[in-house]
Amino acid sequence: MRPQIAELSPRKVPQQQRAQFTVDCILGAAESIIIKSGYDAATTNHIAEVAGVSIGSLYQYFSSKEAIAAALVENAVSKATEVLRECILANMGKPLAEAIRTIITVILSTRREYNFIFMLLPRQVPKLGKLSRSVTTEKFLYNTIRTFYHHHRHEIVVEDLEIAMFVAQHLVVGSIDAYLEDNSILITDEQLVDHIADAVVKYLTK
Amino acid sequence: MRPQIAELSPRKVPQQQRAQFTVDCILGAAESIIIKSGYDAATTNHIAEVAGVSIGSLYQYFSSKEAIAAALVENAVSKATEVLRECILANMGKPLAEAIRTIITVILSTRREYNFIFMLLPRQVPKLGKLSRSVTTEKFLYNTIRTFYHHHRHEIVVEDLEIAMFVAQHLVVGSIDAYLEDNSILITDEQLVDHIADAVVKYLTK
Amino acid sequence: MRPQIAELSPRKVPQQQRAQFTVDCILGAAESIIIKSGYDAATTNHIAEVAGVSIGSLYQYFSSKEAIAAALVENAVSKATEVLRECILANMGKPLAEAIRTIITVILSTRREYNFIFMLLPRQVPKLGKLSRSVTTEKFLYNTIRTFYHHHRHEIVVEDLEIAMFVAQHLVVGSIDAYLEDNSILITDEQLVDHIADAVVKYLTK
Amino acid sequence: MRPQIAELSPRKVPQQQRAQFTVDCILGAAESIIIKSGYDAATTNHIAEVAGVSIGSLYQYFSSKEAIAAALVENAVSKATEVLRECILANMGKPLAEAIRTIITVILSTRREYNFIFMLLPRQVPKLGKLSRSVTTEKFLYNTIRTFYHHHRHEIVVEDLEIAMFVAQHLVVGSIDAYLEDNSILITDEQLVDHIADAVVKYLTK
DNA sequence: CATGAATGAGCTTTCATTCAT
DNA sequence: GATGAATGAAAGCTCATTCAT
Repeated sequence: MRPQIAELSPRKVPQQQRAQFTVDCILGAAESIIIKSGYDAATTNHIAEVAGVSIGSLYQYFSSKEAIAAALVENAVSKATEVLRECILANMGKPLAEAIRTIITVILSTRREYNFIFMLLPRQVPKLGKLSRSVTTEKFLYNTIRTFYHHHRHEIVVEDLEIAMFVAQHLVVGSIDAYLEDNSILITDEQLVDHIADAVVKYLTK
Repeated sequence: MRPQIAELSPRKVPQQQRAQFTVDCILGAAESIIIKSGYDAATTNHIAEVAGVSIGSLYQYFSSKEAIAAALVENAVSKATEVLRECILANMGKPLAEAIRTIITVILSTRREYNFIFMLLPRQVPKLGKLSRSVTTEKFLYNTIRTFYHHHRHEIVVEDLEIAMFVAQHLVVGSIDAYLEDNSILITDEQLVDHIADAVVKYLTK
Repeated sequence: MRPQIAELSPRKVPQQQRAQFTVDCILGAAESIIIKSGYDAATTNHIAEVAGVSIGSLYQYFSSKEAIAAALVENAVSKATEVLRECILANMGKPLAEAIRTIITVILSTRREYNFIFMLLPRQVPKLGKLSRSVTTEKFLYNTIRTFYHHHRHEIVVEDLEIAMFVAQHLVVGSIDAYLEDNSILITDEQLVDHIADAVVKYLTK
Repeated sequence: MRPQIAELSPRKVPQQQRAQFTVDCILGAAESIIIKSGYDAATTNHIAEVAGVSIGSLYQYFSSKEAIAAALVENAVSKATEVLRECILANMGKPLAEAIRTIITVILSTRREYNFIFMLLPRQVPKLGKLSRSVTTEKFLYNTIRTFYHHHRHEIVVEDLEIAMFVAQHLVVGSIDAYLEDNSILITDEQLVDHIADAVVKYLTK
């Protein structure tokens, strides 16, 4: 899971403990500023200030502002992917409907946690591109999902598995993201998960 | 369909034909620059230049850069909404499955046409906010959809119509947007529409 | 005599009188700062300030700091070249020794006038490169000099004219530049010119 | 030959062998970077890195970046001066024309060797100033040259020896430097040396 | 009305230098 | 002594916006 874009990779790997702390402060500051005020408000000087670090230190570890965004995304993607992968593996044996409901619950919580990173950053930082299109599209997560589908293959009626995976995935993520973005909506987490799970199961099995 | 945010409304309503032409040039230039090079490349000076208009004139008709973006979104939303509304009305009488398939086809084509406006602009221009969350959320479109659902109420098994509308809508739009953004995907328009329609119908009726 | 390096050419040609005045102020300020304090002290902000112009205006007319230096050199080179060309033409008919003495006098005064531009700038601004190697190397000046030599060909004994031109030229310019740089030297202008002229004439004719 | 400018002198004289090695590494790194990429690319951090030394250590031996440049110039000047002095002494007894030709050949080779140091550094580092104006102006070299001229006083017709030394010196150095800087020139080393020697001898003796 | 010259706050980034470990 | 993390003044430059002509 090393950064795919060379110029965005960290400039210098922190060797001393102090340095690692500095890096963490910078990323923490960047995250909180972006969440609160958006990417444009997160100027490098502001990030450094909030991090309690000089602007010079910031540039010791990140070669550019975009590199900070990239690091944020990398971290979020790898954490979320791991959580999801474990969840899928843990629910391999359960009945399809139950497993899917659990998985959707986890996706809701991870996307809520990393909301701004998955939704805002990639669109605001051109160079990040498709780097993190979606947590669910990560390579080995893809394989895990495929395995999961294969595990339930006799229940699934959709013929083209590839398309089914694509549609099911974005059915889930699309609804969840819209739900998270629209804070005027009158639906509870539970209701949402129930409906999405319902839709997915029906789509795959009926 | 007047702009919801006061400060983003056009500064002066063009009354002469010449003035309307100027406004069109500006919006056209802005659109083409944003499509080609992204929102950041669309500086006001650059827009004015491409539009063949002085920067001073640009500010006669738009009070700020954001107002241009807002106008772009307004136009796209109102056009797309109208197209969709007509489509829904025209398919009111047809069987649910057939109607839904047709509607999804239209949504795919309008979102493809206004891709950048629906996907890029709202995220890059904070003030635009939820202004255009989705073409399908527009107020009277909402009513049209509700009418459509009501028209087929005896086929629909989902209890809470509100939630069903929400999920169905983002099921469609989420999948379509992901499809449009990912140009490495190996699915045809037809396959996509078929699957999405399949998922929606099953979700609503089984 | 248009700028040879595209990226250093002026960004926008001043159209109104006011604009031309601004450009002149900028170049004037840049020149005086560089003379007084060197190229490094000539920050763009400082230049703008001394010019009584905003930094934004400066960048309306010059795409970079280097472009300012380039403009300075262009101007100086073309003025000095013109002066020298006229001088050579005016002295075509005079005896070789007298003509050369006059020419060297003119070279001394032009190089004194544009001292910093010919000596400092090209070496401090890498991109300027050989742009202005020496005022005497300008293309059509080269031809003028060649004509001058040809005019006196029966007096000149040196065989290879090309090499003679090169050595004579740098004999003159090298001595003059060293003289101008070393302000602790106890030689008068007259003495210097006499000796250089003497050296050149002897070199070419004996 | 101690540095003339106090603040540029080495901070601490390396006493242990290891320390001397460190100093050599730093100077070597600085030199190679400047030659390859210019003075601006030679940042202190970069020099330290290439030298395989920590930035902290670099500042143990050099009080500033300029001090490194000064040391580079000092070394080059003293080496070149020594070579030239020996050459002049060795040719004291030979006929003037022959001696001068030999001396010019040596000047060409030393200036070629230390090209960047004599040509680039002093102009890029203001504080170095006239420190090293020219290798031939070094104090005791001056005396050696004067002795040489005196040795041939009956052949020299120029009256004012001081001026003659100045002009002859810069006649040589000016032509050589121009020759070294212009790599598009079609003159061989031999031709150049012949012509310069010719010019000097004629100037001094005819 | 249209023009385009002018503005300047504020951005990203560099790099010589210091000093706690 | 040696290390390298940290510093921060200051640089070059952009661009939305204004306003005299």
